[in-house]
Amino acid sequence: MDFKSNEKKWQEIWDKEGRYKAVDFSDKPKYYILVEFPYPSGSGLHVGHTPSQIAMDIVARKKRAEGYNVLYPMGWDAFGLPTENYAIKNGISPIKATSDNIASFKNQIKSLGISFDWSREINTTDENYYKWTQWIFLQFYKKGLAYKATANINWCPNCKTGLSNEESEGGVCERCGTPTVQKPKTQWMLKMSEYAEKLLKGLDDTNYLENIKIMQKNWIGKSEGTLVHCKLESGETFDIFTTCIETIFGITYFVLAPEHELVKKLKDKIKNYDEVEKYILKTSSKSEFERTQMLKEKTGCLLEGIYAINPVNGKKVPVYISDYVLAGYGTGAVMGVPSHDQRDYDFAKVAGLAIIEVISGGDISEKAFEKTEYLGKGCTLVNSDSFSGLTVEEAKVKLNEYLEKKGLGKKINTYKMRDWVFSRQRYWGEPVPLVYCEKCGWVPVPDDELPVTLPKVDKYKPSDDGESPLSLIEDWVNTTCPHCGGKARRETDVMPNWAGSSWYWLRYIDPHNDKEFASLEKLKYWNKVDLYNGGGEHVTRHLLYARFWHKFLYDNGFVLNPEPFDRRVQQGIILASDGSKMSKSRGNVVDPLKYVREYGADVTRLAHMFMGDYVEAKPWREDTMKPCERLLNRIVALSDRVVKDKSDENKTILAQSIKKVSEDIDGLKFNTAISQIMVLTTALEKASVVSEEDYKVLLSLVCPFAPHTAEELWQELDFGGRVDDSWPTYKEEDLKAGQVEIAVQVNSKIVARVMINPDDSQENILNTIKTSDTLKSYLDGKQIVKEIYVPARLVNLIVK
RNA sequence: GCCGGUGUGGCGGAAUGGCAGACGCACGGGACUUAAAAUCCCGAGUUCGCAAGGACGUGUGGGUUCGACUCCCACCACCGGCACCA
Repeated sequence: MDFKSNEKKWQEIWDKEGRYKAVDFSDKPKYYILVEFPYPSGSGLHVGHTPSQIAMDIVARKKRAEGYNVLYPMGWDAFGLPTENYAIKNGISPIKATSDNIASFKNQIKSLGISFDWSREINTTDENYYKWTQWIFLQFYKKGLAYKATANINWCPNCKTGLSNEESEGGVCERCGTPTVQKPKTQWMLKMSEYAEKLLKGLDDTNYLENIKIMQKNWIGKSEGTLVHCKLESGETFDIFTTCIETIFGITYFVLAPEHELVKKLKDKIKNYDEVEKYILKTSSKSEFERTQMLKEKTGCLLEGIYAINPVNGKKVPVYISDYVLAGYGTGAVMGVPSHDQRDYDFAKVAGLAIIEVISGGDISEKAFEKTEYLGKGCTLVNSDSFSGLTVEEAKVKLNEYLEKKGLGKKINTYKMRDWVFSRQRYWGEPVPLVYCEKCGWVPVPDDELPVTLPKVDKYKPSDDGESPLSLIEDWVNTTCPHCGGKARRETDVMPNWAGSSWYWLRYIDPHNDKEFASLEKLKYWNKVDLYNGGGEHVTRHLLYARFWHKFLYDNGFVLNPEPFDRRVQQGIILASDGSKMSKSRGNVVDPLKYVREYGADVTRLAHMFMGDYVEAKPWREDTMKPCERLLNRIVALSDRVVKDKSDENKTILAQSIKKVSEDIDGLKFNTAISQIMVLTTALEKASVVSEEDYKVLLSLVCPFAPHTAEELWQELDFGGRVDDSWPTYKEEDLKAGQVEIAVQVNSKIVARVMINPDDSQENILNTIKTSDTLKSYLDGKQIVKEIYVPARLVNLIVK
């Protein structure tokens, strides 16, 4: 049989039957498998996309055989820059470009025989989809979690245009090479920081891989510390945040972020304001890239005539501004303790400031004695008034108590995670559904007028003032205020790429609902995603955004559980065969269809999975095609030998194979599952009898990997029912073989191998071995001081 | 710098503290064939040896153990993420 020629046939049968449609409210237990939906780019589906879809397909097919009602859907995350740029360049509409790309992606996926439920296909650029993206945004707005604020955008002074982070990588404009600058712009923000603690805590209720949890934790970046109220000599107050309150007596200066509000307030009191203003200007023109390049050299500017008071000892110290203090983190102001913080140390050296040791046990003549070195070592405070002599740990507690009692400060937590800049000055994204009215201010578009659709234009170009291209489309921008009916203008920013993917798994649950994004009944039935597979590059962005939206929806009663995904796994990235990243621009993209045409879908699927450990990154290689083709050929050839007789000749290897393949699929160890299928095939080839029952097990096990071939053979042999009707089971007692070979060691060195019956008693086995001829020379005249028996594995005799 | 991960034959990769190298690729030998392809059988970690057999072997150096790829300590290399986070 040539299995390749039957693949199309089975794909059509599955389609026609709707075999893989997930059934809402079925009595079967449900299992929801999600694989990240692709961005339908012009370069087509490539082998970077396929491993995860194939792997999850294998899990889905196995789960269905086990009796689960499996939801395994697919869709398209189609808004985004590449399509927009492609459309501008070629003068076509992004809508057309998107639908062309989707058609080709879909064709590629279908030819691999992936069992997606296509009746639930979604597309983030579909009006019926982004209607709900906009609706959810408005819920954020109505709860006060969407707000306008000034944030920086990357700006090319030459092209006079705003750039995405991708377009300004390395700090230069992608188009003209001019260094980009940061330009402040009013933008929509989502108050993600309000969910920092919930996002952190919620991780405990998930089964993500441990490294994924750690990455998210690091990104959220919780710090426990102390907020301290400080005063200037002239009476103004400001707060600082520190995680090292024990070093507060070591303050020799304070530093404010250049953007700190106090700086402007003090304008009249700062003697060198000209100089200060210059420094601020210099900082603000620096790009993010430049600022991170400045790791070593510390710069700053003294605020002449300004002094601050150390709240714990009343000491008068100078105040600086410096760009190593970030406005957006903590309070935008820090205490300078050069003795115990390396950055402060560097700054103090440059500025010629005093360095006072307050934690004993280190050497501060060359560098700071930092918390990573002194924590947990029993170091004590010095030069700290009544707190001197306490250990660091004691001092932390006592100082916090002291500050709290005196009203000088309190314990707080801060987070590195910032609010989400939710505006893009682009065309190809979801319009932000708000209008601005001179009288009423920002007014949400009423629900019954959603979606606010993108104006369909033949051609458009980016504006040259940093505004969205939409701002040039006058008859779209001008509208009436939903509130007062007066003249109003639409928001012209669109949402970022990440918007549509922040809730898409909910839409699969109820994709055609035009009353709600999904009904509560269906949400209740499907509950959460049981298994979510995606790329490592999405762990800190998409995965966090998605959890944020979900938690917000949960808090407002729109979904029924606080976490969207139970188990999160990731596939290793597939690189080009030379180890470089696969991309259209490098011209090293590998099309899976090439292999489907040459070897068929089943071989291609097997080869993908046999390439190595699923979770490890690896270069694409095609030398796994042939052995997988050989495996299927052998299984086909074996069908000629199948007889109706019963036989338990193969029961051990069958039981072992069922166990191994089942466990390996659950554990995503697809390569070793295929190895086991190879081992089983070899065993059946060598067996004197291959019974129908034996062969059925083989087909069932191979079915998730090579479904077309398994179906075809099952039908050809007229086994009745379907190959994927059930998943084979085994008896525990069949796992053990009657006789096994074990190793015999003397003083931990292997001296012999013997066959034993593993059910025999330890005493018997040891006696037989000790008295055997082969061991004689090793044991004669020696005394056995210790005997070790590892059941069914080895015997180790320690002699003297 | 910080946080993760990974280091095993010529190659991809297997191994609940218990026979390292399963299963494959490539390779060598053989069978079938006029020949090739396909298929099948056999061999193979490295090294010394004609052989029997020996020595050495999971990044490096130590340690725990009857026994370590696996556990502990120190280090090296590569990959990924974060990066002036107070």
